[in-house]
Amino acid sequence: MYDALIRYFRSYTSNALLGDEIDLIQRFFSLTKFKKREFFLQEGEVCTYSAFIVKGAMRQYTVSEKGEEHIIKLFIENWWASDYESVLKKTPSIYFIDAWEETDALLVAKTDLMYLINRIPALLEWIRKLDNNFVIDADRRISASIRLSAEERYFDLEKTHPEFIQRFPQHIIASYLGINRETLSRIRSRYVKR
Amino acid sequence: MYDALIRYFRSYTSNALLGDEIDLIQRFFSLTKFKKREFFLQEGEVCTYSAFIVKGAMRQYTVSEKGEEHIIKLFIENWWASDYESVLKKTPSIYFIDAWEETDALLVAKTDLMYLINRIPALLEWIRKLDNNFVIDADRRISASIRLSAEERYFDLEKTHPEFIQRFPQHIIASYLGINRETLSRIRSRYVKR
DNA sequence: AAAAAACTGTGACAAAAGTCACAGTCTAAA
DNA sequence: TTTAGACTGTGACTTTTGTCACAGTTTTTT
Repeated sequence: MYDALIRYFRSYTSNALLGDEIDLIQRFFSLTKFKKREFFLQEGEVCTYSAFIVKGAMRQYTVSEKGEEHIIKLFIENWWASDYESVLKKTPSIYFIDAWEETDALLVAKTDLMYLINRIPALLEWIRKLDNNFVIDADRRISASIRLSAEERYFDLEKTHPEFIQRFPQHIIASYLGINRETLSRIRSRYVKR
Repeated sequence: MYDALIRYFRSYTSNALLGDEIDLIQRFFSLTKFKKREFFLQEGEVCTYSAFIVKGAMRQYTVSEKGEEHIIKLFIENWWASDYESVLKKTPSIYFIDAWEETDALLVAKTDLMYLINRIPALLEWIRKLDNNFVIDADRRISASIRLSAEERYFDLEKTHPEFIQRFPQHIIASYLGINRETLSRIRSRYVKR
């Protein structure tokens, strides 16, 4: 179970991960299973953990006063589910995070992760690269939201994250793109016909 | 001139900045002045520098086939103008970055900055915090683009970055919000009247 | 195996935002 | 101080996207 995590870390770093470092990591990550729709985080809570997804899929979303869900992020294997802002600033989250599929995750507390990063050079290298990737991905999405139409954003997502489109139902993808399910259905049908 | 930069670094870190570290920093940052509309980066170039803005304002944008400018980011004093993705991945940028106002900036090459970060603990602390802030800011904008209407996004920007609204003309703000200038004009006039 | 829930498609209409055209104001340069 | 360019507002119209309603299909649960 921890193999996936160690393999993941290794894929990010040129520093070796030593045996006792691996032991240390395993001590601070705890395996947690989420059933479908089970919450990892609820609105109003301060997020203190990050969840490494070994198997499964999760989503992060807000619920408006009208009860509409707006999906901000989707997470699958080898991704980290967490409300970054809440974790870092210790502020109550405005998001829900729950399991879309039955999910196995390895949870680590923020303080423990900090400790590990300060102790293990490979993890410092990892977190810096991960942060860079987060920024690049986020910038791309912002750029897409400004430059592209709903249709173009869908085809962009198809290119950048085809795994999402295969894995999540259309109404989830629509919400993630900031459009509604009917609009996405029509975008798709326009192109099936040609 | 370098005072602003050193003060800025100090504001981010609990580690002291030593005299010889300051000397080292100054050696790698070079003062550059940009006239209005002068480019720091053009589409197709690989971005190898980051620009710390001492005084002035810059913008990052794409130009569509139709010649429309889509503004992705705005930068003012104490911000860093740079195409993060191009710098990190060494890929040609899809963006232009130019000076909106007459701007004084301190430029540093990516490789030099890496060297400084590896040598000066205060700068490692700084870059980690800055990356965190980038992620938090970017996530907020993504969230806003999905959850909020054009009008709500404008008022959100008014709350989170009032300095932008005072400093840049409306059509720039409109572009930054992903709407067109007429729409923003109407949003504003609706609220002036009440 | 049946029932319930979740998911998708589509028509009719509504609302939001974009486009085009033009006028008026403000600012900066000659 | 005049002139050009940049900026803002607004009306008329178009396009895109959203809303509502309902039907049909697929998946999950009992």
